[in-house]
Amino acid sequence: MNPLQLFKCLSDDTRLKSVLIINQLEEACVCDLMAGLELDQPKVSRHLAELRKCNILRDERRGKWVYYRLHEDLPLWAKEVINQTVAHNHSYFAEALAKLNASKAQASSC
Amino acid sequence: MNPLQLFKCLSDDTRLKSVLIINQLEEACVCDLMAGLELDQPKVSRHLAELRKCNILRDERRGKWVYYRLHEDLPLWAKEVINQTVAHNHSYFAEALAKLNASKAQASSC
DNA sequence: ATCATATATGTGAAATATAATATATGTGTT
DNA sequence: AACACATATATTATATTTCACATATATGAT
Repeated sequence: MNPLQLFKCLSDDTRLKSVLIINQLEEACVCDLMAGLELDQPKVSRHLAELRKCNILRDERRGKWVYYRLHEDLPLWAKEVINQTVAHNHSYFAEALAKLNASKAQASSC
Repeated sequence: MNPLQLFKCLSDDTRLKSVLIINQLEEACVCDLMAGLELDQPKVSRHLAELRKCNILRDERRGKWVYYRLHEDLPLWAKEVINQTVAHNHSYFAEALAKLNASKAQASSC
């Protein structure tokens, strides 16, 4: 994992918020992120695919849903970068997180 | 300093190497970076200007030369991100650093 | 087998970033 | 003032990303 590659992946609003939210929640599925970020499915999916290709996220299908979490092989320094960012920039993704949680609270979610 | 802004700034090879080298050396002037990165002056200058606009670097003119260092108002989490990256990715910028030092060792440098 | 739902990907258009070159500014020296 | 050098910026061309839309695949239910 080359640092330039990591920063390129994190230099897009959708991807950065996805990574921060996933780091905070341990895992999230595509429909969670669609609700949180208020984006259509192909857009979320495309960005997640990029993060997957770079080995920042890994995916796991459980039935109909695909869950994403941080890749376990992510170097420690990269995890530290993400953790520092989450810890001190809650306001950046708080709204998306709230929308995601509100959606999950509803019976019709996903 | 919004995290997206930081990562966008660090998502370019020239800018990332410049920041890592400057963080490592405390400060560097434009001609140092030209030598280290083997790029022409306008290119280095333009990228440094971008880092300056985002308040990642600050510049200080001393005579003919302009020296860049990390901006003192850079939030702690951002400094941590940069420090972690420097500490665990030496190989990413080692060659550039070596060229910079080789150039400084010569009488004709800058 | 068919269908509905969740997710992924291909493609061309639009937006954005980067590059190359020329030109401008600022500083010290003569 | 004129000059040389260090640095900055403007302009136009070019490459990269991102987007929107259509379509494809995977899964579970009927």
